[in-house]
Amino acid sequence: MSILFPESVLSNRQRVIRELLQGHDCATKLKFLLQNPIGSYGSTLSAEELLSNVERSFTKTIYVVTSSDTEVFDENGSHVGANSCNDLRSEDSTKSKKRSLTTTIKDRRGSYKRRRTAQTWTKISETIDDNHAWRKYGQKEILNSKFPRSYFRCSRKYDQGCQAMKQVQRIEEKPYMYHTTYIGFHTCKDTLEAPQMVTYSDTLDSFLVNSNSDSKVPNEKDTPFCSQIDPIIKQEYPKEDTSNDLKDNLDPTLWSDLKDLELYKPAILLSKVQSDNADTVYSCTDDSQSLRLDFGVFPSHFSTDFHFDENHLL
DNA sequence: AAGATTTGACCGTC
DNA sequence: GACGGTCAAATCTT
Repeated sequence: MSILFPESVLSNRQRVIRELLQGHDCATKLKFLLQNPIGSYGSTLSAEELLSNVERSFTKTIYVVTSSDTEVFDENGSHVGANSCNDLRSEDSTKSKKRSLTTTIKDRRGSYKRRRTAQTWTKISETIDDNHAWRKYGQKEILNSKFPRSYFRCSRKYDQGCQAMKQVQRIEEKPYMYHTTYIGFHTCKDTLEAPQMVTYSDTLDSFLVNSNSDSKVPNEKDTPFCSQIDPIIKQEYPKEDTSNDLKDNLDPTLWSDLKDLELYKPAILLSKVQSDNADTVYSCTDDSQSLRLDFGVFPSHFSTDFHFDENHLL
């Protein structure tokens, strides 16, 4: 049995705002932490944890923005509808009559449907590890590339139907760096308990309150590069009147912008967040929707460049 | 033995 | 037709 995503555009907007507020807050704390490594900002989270929270906020925001009303998830949270590329083989079998006439079942290598509608984004880092279990299913020499490209899919593809995939390729100029392209979100439930997302949920819509099996959105671990959230984060935004606290902690101009934030135009928001002193810029880009999210508060030792690419979406 | 990786073949897109 | 993405048998690892 499948469950339709019930969110309206309005609630999606609230979700976007909430996630961006979270990301902004974590980025601000990270900024203070980096500027004042000893004193800190009253945050008990490490820089890495704050960075992970920022990444998570990006991911969720992107997810909300790019999700259509026809996105469908099963009761386990697995994505099974609309843009999903589930059951590629069955779909492909109906599509390629030509091949079925000329090949046997045993000789079906290469039969697939290229997932042009899947959400993709890229990340550049020194490691390919992202706390997810991947299974390599291919490697290919790429034209004009010194290093081959490796193809991975979620190790839970078959037992949970998770459609997340990634492609990893070393960068010629920096062989110690990896350019990772993520394709699709994790819809599997990882063995690690998904962290709970309770920070702003009581004052805004409660879509992300829990990331358990009842949730209709991918849980925290479903996002490809999210790490665990320190439970302490729950204490940072008490359930009572969270929105006001947020408002108080934000630059009034930013808050005003956020209130007027239009769905699908988050570039307005994050251009204000960007720092002139940034050594590393995180960017989320949607060429088709003029979406570009830049985050420039990270020093160079966070040698990770995150780039979201929605070329194939919408 | 089971799971993961390698690798050549196949197929869709450009 | 070239290139890139995927499949699946063979091989390797645990």
